[in-house]
Amino acid sequence: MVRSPSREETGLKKGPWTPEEDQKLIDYIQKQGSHGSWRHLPRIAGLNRCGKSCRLRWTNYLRPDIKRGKFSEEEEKLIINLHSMLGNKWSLISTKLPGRTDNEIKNYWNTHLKKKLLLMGIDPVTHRRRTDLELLANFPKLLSSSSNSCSLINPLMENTLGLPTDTVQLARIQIMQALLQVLLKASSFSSSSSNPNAYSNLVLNNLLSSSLPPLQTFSDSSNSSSLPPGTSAFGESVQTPPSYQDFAAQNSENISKQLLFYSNSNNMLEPSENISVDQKQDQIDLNETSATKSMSTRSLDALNLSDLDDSDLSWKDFLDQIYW
DNA sequence: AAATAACTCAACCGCAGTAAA
DNA sequence: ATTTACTGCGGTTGAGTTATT
Repeated sequence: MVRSPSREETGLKKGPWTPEEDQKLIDYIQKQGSHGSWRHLPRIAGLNRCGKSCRLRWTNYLRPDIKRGKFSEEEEKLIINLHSMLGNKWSLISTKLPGRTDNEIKNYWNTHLKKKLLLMGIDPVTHRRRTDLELLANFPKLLSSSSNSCSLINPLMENTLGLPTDTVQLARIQIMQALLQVLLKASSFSSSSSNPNAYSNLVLNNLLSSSLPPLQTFSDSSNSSSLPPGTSAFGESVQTPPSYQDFAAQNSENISKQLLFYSNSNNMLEPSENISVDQKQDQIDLNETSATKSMSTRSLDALNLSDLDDSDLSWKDFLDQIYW
């Protein structure tokens, strides 16, 4: 974490401070009782540095009242609160955190707290919950940055089962909820359907169904329980629907693409110029394949949540969790 | 075990405001 | 009133460290 030593044209040293230089600076200030003029300090103290460099070294590192070590949870909360009121006024914020420098707080904000807020679905600039388009734009990134491909969705179920939910899991739930809220809200404005709910269901189901296994075709659902698992009423081999976890694990990438596609199709997201050519092609591909295919092979009624067949129970459960 | 990517944070840069000449 | 010197602040950099592939 040190820069290679270099010299300005003036001959003054730059870069990392040596223990000897530190000691000279400490000795001088302790002897004088204060730093006095930073401009003249280096010459008198015998340092080949500019005054600015000395001031920075003292205020950010050598000052005896500087607190070292990890930020506590209380400090984190205080920084977030103060930042929501003051913005990037690091020196002001640092006055409320004894022993912490503005530089240290700024670094901690940029490397830790910003990410933390983003994960919680909170915009680090406005400190408001992000239900905006940025969420959608960043969704693929969020998915891929998850520790495993289904971890974004898993907490949904864990939470309803009353299992412990840590901050990150909670954040992911909020992100997912916010995403769907945006999608459904926007879809209700669509003129393509006279029934906003039906259209919302269509969007949501279409989103998921592009990767769904084929619908089971039990002719008589009351008898289905007597059939051996994996067998239809006609004796055909039927694929058992995978759990939502398996689905999410296998299709997280496709889900994110679908979200992107629907956000674009609803004019919620302007066609982005900073997405890659591959991503653009993905959107086109999705438009031409899974989405249209699903639309054509399922009637609108069949796509309504309430009308899902019992054989789709695992999907219904999954959708219930996110479609509150 | 090696290569690569991501992260961390001390230090630097440049601008703005203020005081002194 | 203008110029110069100085200080403080926020943004950015980049070498070292750690994690991941």
